[in-house]
This record gives sequence, structure tokens and C-alpha cells, in this order.
Amino acid sequence: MIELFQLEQLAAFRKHGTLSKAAEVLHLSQPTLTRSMQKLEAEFGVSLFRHAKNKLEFNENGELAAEYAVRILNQTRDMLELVRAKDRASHTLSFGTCAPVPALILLQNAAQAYPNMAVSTESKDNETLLAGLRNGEYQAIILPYQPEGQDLCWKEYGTETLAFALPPGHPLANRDGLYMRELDGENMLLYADIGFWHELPAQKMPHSRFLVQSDRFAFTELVQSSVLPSFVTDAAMRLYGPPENRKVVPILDPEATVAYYAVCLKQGLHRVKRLF
Amino acid sequence: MIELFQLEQLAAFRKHGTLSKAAEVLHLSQPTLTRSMQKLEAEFGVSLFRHAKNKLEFNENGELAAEYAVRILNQTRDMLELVRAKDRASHTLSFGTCAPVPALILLQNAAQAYPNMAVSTESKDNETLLAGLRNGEYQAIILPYQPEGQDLCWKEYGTETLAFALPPGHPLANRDGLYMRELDGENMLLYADIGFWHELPAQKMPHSRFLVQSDRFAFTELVQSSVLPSFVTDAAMRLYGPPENRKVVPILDPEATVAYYAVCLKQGLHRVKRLF
DNA sequence: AGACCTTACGGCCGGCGTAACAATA
DNA sequence: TATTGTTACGCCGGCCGTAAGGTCT
Repeated sequence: MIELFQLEQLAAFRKHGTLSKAAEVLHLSQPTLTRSMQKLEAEFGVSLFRHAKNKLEFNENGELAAEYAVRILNQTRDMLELVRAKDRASHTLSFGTCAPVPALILLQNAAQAYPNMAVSTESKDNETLLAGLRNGEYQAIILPYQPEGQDLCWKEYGTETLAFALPPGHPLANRDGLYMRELDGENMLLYADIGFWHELPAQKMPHSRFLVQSDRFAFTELVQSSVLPSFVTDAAMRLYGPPENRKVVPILDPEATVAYYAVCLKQGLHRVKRLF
Repeated sequence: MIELFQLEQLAAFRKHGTLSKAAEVLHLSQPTLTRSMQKLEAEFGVSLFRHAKNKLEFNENGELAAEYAVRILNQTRDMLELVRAKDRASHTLSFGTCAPVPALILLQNAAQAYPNMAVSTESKDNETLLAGLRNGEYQAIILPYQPEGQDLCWKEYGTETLAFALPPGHPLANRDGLYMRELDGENMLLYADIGFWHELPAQKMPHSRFLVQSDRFAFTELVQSSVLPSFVTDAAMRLYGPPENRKVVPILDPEATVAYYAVCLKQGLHRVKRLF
């Protein structure tokens, strides 16, 4: 029976031209390759090389065999990769979310419900999330609205309300509520990883400049050491506590309060059943 | 490294359902398969089966792996077959001919010019011969006319003239030449393997019945022991000698004399160069 | 002399079979 | 009890490396 290690040696010989080079690359001695190629010819029952005194060259049979060899070896490699990938996928739950706070809650719940699974999330816009859910990239997603679709299962997943975090000396800091337009034009600190929440300030406060901080630590430091207003949400405060030295004023615009929905495919429900 | 014998075992297990059955088919002991499957799982780094106490079933990973295994094994089998076929083809010259006599001459010449090659011929009609030449089925063909085509090489390959072989008492036996219509209506003995020569008598002697003999011995016996006229050619007589107890009268119709041409593809000339 | 291929000899790793055990129907 | 899968032990074939030899540039 021909074996893969022989095909590997054949392919290496074809690739490097001489037995010596191939042996070096394969970390084998060169006589080993001589014997292997002889054995290969015997097993094919056909000459694969032109045997000269001190030169071994592929003939047409050998070329064809080597061509097949690399194809077979590639397929073997693919098999290993795909099976491992399939296994990894079966031990992994991938979530996509529109915002970080429900993502964290989902992560916690999933880690608890499926202690043997690896869990990951990533933030995308809503259309990308739905597409990813339907093509199998995500087992579940978090949307800021109730989804439609016969193929979908969904469950309410909490609400979140945006608020201003104002320095105590800010003229509006003692209000019980504010509309976004009331701060339009003021420059604000903004944390980068807030998902779909980017849309609302950009839309309702077109005259403001947003100083986006992608580093969490830098963001909180700047909030404490500057008088620039920033944002916070009720849900974030439940996780991290209220920002220090700030007055939190809820935003009254209706779009500033969203209800989250965890969504999965009906046909994929079994993989995340404990979360629904 | 995963090896083909392991994939063979995996495929057999998948095919037969239990290790015992697979072991029986593979002529191996059953513990061998237990160990092989364990080793396979270790090499994949992934579980391929559901392990019950006395039951071993494929899981999804295993199904995928087995699927790939059969594909790889098939490809390996194909490789062996194709390389062997290519080798066989490179040691074989296949000729197609329109008639047996030039075929024999070609065979003799080829066997002498290429003593290490296997040589074969078969008779077909002219269109089939040209098609077979162009698709690689034949390395050379014999046609009864000069071929046309930019892709072709040709060489004259002798002539052959048809004659009547008449019993001495036949009323026309002492003639120096005859036209075919002069014997139209007489029943004649005809050897089966005469290639394109079948066409001429059927066309020129529509009122004759031809007693076709496919066995060479039966044909020559009947020629000697009957008074039925038969055919012979000058070229055949050079090979086999004249028919016993017969008067040979050449046929004067111009179609009864043909010139043969050995034909090959220009791109295939190197394989039959010594014949051209 | 250096590069390459081949042959000869011996070690050793790994696949295999036998035997014994465990679990299920 | 019959069938199936697992574990333990030892054999042995075959792959490999080292050493030595031959050929060509």
C-alpha cells in the first residue's frame, strides 16, 4: 500500500529537484529517499524516473504521479483543517451585538449556561448582524429593536437609556432631564466602543465635536480630569458604577431609550436554548 | 502524520458500522482498529466518535473526516490507475487500418523498428480511423487514399490489386484480366477480415451472393474443395503464396487497385518516426 | 574535490495479533 | 450467551541512519 509519507517524499523531490535537497528539507537522510523512490516505483509497478548514473530525473509517469501526490496531500491537509475547524466551531458560541453592554450580559449568561464552551462576541451594525446570523457566523445576536422574520426566535434582553454625564459646575447639571439638542454645539468626550450608540449623538447634535477615545482607561481619566460633558447609560452604571465627580442627567429624547432583543435562528435554537 | 492505511480503516469503519465488521473486511484484528481509531483521534486532536461503553459511533467530526477519507482514497486509486495507464500507453503503439494486408506489413515493420513496444492493430472504416488518429487512440493509421489535412504526415505504403481466384475449369479461368461485372451473379466465397475490400464486390456485383467465412482455415479449405470462385490480391499472395489449384485473374476495374498511405499526426510523429 | 545517487548493514519504533477483561442486549 | 469495545503484552516487519562505494562535473 502506498502511504502518505511516500507521497510527501515524492512531492518534495519534485519540488526541490534532487534527492539531497529533498532529504535536507524533510529532515531525512538521502539514502532513505533513494530507497523510498525505488519502493514507490515498485508499488506503482512502473518507472517514474530516468535513472542516470548520478542523476535521477522525473519522467512523464513521475510527473503525473507527483502532480497527484500534491493534490492528495493538499486534500489531506484540508481534511485536518476542516475537521479541526468544525470541532472548534462546535465548542464555540459566537455572538454579534449592536452595543457593548448587552454583549457583556450575554457573555456572562452564556459562560454560566455553557461552562464548557468558548464564547466570543463582536460588535457590528444591525444589517451585518442579521446577515451573519443567517449565514451561520453567529449563533445569536443582540439587536436594539424587535426583529421580523419567520426563521427567527427572539427574547427581550433588557433596556438601556442614554444620559449626559456633566461636570458639577455645568449650567445644566442640576436638571432632571435634558433633550440632546440642548447640548448641541458643545464638544463632548465619547468612548469608541459603544456600538450603534454612535448614531444618535451624530444625528441629534450635529454642531458638536466628539472627542473619541478608543482606550477605556484614557476615556475615564479624561472624564475625571476635564470639564467636557460625556455620555453614560443606566445599564453601564449598573455594571461599572456611576462616573466619579459627575452629575448624571437622563436624556429625554425617545430614541435615547432602547429595548434589546436577543435573536437566534429557529434552526439554531438548540445550540443556545439555555439562553432563551 | 496521518497515513492512508488509517484513512482506509476509518472509511471501512464508516462503511460497515462496527469495528468488528470492518476488521473482518480488512483482515485485521478488532483491537487493531480500536487502537487505530484512538490514534486517529489523537492525531486530529479532536473527538471523532461518541464513545459508549460497548458502542462506537461517528460524531459530526468523524463523518466529515470519513467523507474526506474516501475522497482521498479514491484519488489515490485514480493516481495509481492513471499512472499505470500512462505507462502502458507509452509502451504501446496502436494502429488502425482499412485492410489486413498493409496492417500485417505495418505490424512487422513496427515490431522491428520498436522491439520493446507492444504493437496492436484494428480494422475500422476510414472516417473512424481518422477520428481515432486525431483523438490519440491511434498513433498511425493505414488509409487506401492520400489524406488531406495540415496536421497530418503521410507516406506511401504499397499498393494492392484485387483478383479473382477461379477454379481451373471455370469458363473464364484462362483470361488475362476480367472486369467485375463479368462475374456478376455468380456466388462467391469471401473471407470476412478484408477491411474496406467489402465495399467493391457489393457495389460492382450486386447480383452475386457472398458466402462470408470468418474463420481463415475454413475459408482456405472451402476454396480448395469447392468450385466457387473467390478473391485474392497480389499483396496477399506475396505474404501467403498463391491459392492452391486456382487460376488467378487480375481485376481490371480501376477501383480494384489501391495505393495505401500510412498516416500519423505531425505532433505524434516522434512516436513513430522510425516507420516514416 | 565536491555533489549526487546507490548499496549494505543494523537498530528501533510502531502496527499487529493474542489474550484477557468489561459492558450491553 | 453472544456481540462489541478496551487494555495489556510481546513479536516482527519496515523505515531510518550510518558507512562505504561508484559516477560525473
